[in-house]
Parts: sequence; C-alpha cells; structure tokens
Amino acid sequence: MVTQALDEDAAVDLTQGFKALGDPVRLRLLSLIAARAGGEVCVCELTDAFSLSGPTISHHPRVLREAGLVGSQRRGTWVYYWVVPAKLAALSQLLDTSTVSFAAVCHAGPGARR
Amino acid sequence: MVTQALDEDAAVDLTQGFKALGDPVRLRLLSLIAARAGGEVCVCELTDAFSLSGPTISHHPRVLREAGLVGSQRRGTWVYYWVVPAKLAALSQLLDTSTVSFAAVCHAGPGARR
DNA sequence: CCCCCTTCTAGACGGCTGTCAAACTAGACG
DNA sequence: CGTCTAGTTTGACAGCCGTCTAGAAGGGGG
Repeated sequence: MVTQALDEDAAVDLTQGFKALGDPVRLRLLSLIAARAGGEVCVCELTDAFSLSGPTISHHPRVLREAGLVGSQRRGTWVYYWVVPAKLAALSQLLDTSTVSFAAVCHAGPGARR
Repeated sequence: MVTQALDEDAAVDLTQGFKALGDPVRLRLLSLIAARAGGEVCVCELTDAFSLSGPTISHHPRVLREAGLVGSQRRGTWVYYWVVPAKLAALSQLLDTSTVSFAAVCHAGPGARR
C-alpha cells in the first residue's frame, strides 16, 4: 500500500501552505486571525500587533492569501481578512500521524515516480 | 483571554517545523520516511528516490532533524532516519481548526502548554 | 475639489537557502 | 594497511525572501 509517498506535484502544492507558515510573523498573523471567533480582522489591527512597517505587514497577509490559507475583502476604507478552515484542515490532516496522512496523498499509482 | 494569539517565542519555535516542511524535497522525504511502517529508512533509499546530488540529499534530512521532525542513527555503513510522531502531531494540532488550535497555545494559562 | 487616512505597489538591499563539486570521515572487507 | 562504498562537511554561487523607504491608489469628509 503505502511504500510510495508524495509525488512531486502534490508535494509542491502542499509546500505552498507550509512555506507560508514558515515565518514567525505570518504564523502569528494567522493565529491572530484564527483566534478571532467573529472571523474577520481588519488590517489595522494587524499593523498594531507588530512593530513592522506598513508595507511589510501588507506583504504577509498576501502570502497567506496566495497560499489559500486566508481570504480578504475591502469594505470601505478598511480591508478584512479571515481564515479558510478547509485549507488549514488539509495541512493538518497531512501531518496527523494517526490518520492515513502521507499515504493518502501519496499513492498516485504503483509505479508513478519520476 | 484569547484576543491575543501566539506570542513571538512560541511562533518562532513552531516556525522551525513549518519552515522545514516548506520545501518539496523535504516534504517528499518526510512522507517517504513516514510511509514506511517499519519506521526506518536508509539514506541510500532516499538518494535513489530523487535525482539530486549526494550532498543535497544529505542536507535535507539534516534540516528535518534539526527541526525535530525526524531522528537518525548510524548503524554500520548505513544511516537510518525515522519520524518523530509527537512533533508532527504538535504541528498538526496547531492547524486543526476543530480544536482549540491557536487559542490553546497562546493563552499560556492553566498549566497546559507546549 | 482638496485633504486625510488606510492600504497596496515598486524598487532596492541584505541575508537566508537550495544546489553542486570537491574533499573528507566512518565502517566494512580483504 | 589498502581500498571500496556510504554519507557528511566545506565552500561557492545563484536565486528567493523579508524588510525598508518612497510613492501611488481607494475612499470618506470638509
């Protein structure tokens, strides 16, 4: 069954998510958004939470958004961000050693492999 | 109180793990190791699975090891790697939106904590 | 229409990171 | 000891990434 693991394409795709999480600022940013039960957080709140320049703060949510981990919308003057639970769940499940984890994604067939 | 999320120290610590996963080669490497029910995989098998130079292959498991995601041991001529389920579980749980996730780590309250 | 506030874009810069070739170390086997 | 295989270390180099400053774009309010 599972002697084979992730094929390259799947790995690259998933990597996007993990790469986005691989920065302290973004991880805190995401946690800040996720911790908000209401779901939405205004960028201005994010700016206040870090001692970083505006553009830098602006940069990180974009990375999270491009990785599919959060969504965003402008309403009037302010921009709001919210998490995309499905994407987080997908990454979470991959690491969950108590489930099929890697095995499920991997298999891509018996001999497939570059 | 959970309006606040991950503090910086916690974020940096967790980031190590995600950063290690943020590379297609390492993700595939890890999946290759994790998919092995026996648990252990010889480096030579990893080398065969990728078309990368020896040193490069050698580099990636080291990153995984330094992130605490895998362990390694030399036995005779060969070196073996195995996963550290606890570490993977910790990362997985953080992303599991059905649990306390970020909230739990952040709050640093009643005893619990990484 | 003009100004202000919020947010993003553009460009630049320094540091980190993935890769390789070359050389070295650790064991096994005569 | 000599030599072969397995793996790591070292050093170099290109490309990516996080950060900043400066400036632009989207809207609200006099």
